[in-house]
Amino acid sequence: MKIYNTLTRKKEEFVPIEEGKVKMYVCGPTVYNFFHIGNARPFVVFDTMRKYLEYRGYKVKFVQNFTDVDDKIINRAKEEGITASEVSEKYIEEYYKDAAALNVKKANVHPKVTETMQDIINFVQELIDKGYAYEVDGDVYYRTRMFDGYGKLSGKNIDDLIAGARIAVGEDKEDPLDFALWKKRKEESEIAWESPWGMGRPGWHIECSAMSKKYLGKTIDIHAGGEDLQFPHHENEIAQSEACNCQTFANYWMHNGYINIDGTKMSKSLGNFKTVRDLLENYDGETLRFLILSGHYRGPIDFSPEILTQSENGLKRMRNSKSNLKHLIASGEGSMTDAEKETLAGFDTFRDKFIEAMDDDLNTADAISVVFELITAINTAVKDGASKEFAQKALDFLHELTAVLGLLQQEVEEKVEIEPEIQALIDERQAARKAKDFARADEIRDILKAQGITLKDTPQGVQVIRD
RNA sequence: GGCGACAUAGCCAAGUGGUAAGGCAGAGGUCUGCAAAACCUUUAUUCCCCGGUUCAAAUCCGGGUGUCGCCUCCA
Repeated sequence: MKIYNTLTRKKEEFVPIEEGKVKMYVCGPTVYNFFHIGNARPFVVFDTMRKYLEYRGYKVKFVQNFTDVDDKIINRAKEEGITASEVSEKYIEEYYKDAAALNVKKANVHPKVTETMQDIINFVQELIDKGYAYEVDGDVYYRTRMFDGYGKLSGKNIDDLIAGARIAVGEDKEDPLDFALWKKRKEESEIAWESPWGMGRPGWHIECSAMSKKYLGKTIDIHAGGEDLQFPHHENEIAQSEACNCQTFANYWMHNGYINIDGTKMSKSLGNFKTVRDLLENYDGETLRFLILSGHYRGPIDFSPEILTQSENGLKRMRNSKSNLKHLIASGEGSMTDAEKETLAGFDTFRDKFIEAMDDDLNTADAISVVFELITAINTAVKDGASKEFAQKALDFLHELTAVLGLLQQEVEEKVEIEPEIQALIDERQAARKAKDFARADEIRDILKAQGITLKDTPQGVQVIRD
């Protein structure tokens, strides 16, 4: 497949380091709050990348960290009068809940900074030993100018950066461009770890370098995250890792675009965000996932109630098709006719088109359109009924493609455990319809509708769907 | 100031040289007791604007305009 590599600003053919295997690292959340829909984008996008690579037969080792040491966590802990680890543990749990709702699979490893402390300290020490870092009164900084390739990821010229660089009060850096690898503790109560430079905690950038190295090794295939991490976070990671390990840090860098709201970037610091947790009260996780995957991952998404509704309705079309197939399987019988066999064989072209789209830098928008084309083909094929076998094969095939996108994973509750009293009403309605007592029939349909049960009269009998 | 991205129908959105996918919404029709779902038809003579290259441009080049982002914690 081809991947747009931020490092070269080109689409490149993906060639893994080791044949058939992919090592992938995605920058995870700082756990001090529920994550918002903008944060969800990389989780969903790169989860899809992982699913697709696995679909194509790669064995993927997928690592996504939790940043559980950070100023914001410390501040939150102070506000709430609890410990920093109570804050981070809480939001790690909440992360898992929301991620699950979005059909985001757990990573193979979700390392925490607090559990990688020794590796981080060793990493910093190695940079000091190699002359790439220096200690000043308990703080450790990276000598940015010493790293030749600095700026290669973000396309920045080191001399242009000077203007924007600042030295905060109390910092004693050799060069304004130098960044912190280790920050000394400022007050006794602050969470801190013992190190060769005294009590303190790691800088943000070093954490990812260390965690990536610990779990995936010195060179990985894909490093990914939001486009705002390009600079300085990923640039600094490269500087640290390549200076320390003397080899390429990551072969492919992938960055997703933002989710905007009212034309501006949604961000925790601007406060204009919608948390996934809040959105889940009115929309299901697959709707949010569908929304995220409907556009190309590198483009912007302008978030609005309208696109939520559009996503909801689009997803509904997919679900209806699945639901109809399940109904045909439940009520139908027999094996495939010759015509059905031919139709099924024709579906292979949809698989080819799907793969072609996904191979082109994860073009999920195109892939979704292929799924819709498949759905139209399926619906047309089963319009006048179908054999049980065909319905099953069509459903399997639909699932094969949607599973890669992480869609249609949540079961539409259908015809399972119908309570006797509800079944009695359904039976009564059928009798009424037969007797042409449509007033009573419609009345019963309305009663059940109010309970979240939708009845559809199909040639294959009554289809029962629960909300 | 430096660097970068984007601009396609009412809305969302794919398409990077060969004559505009797909979805949502809308309109008409078929099916249905009525619905629902589904199916069929229909909705951009045109891709922000102006030039240029070419037999051929939404796609390439030049120049504008507009929107957004990074350069500071942020997915």
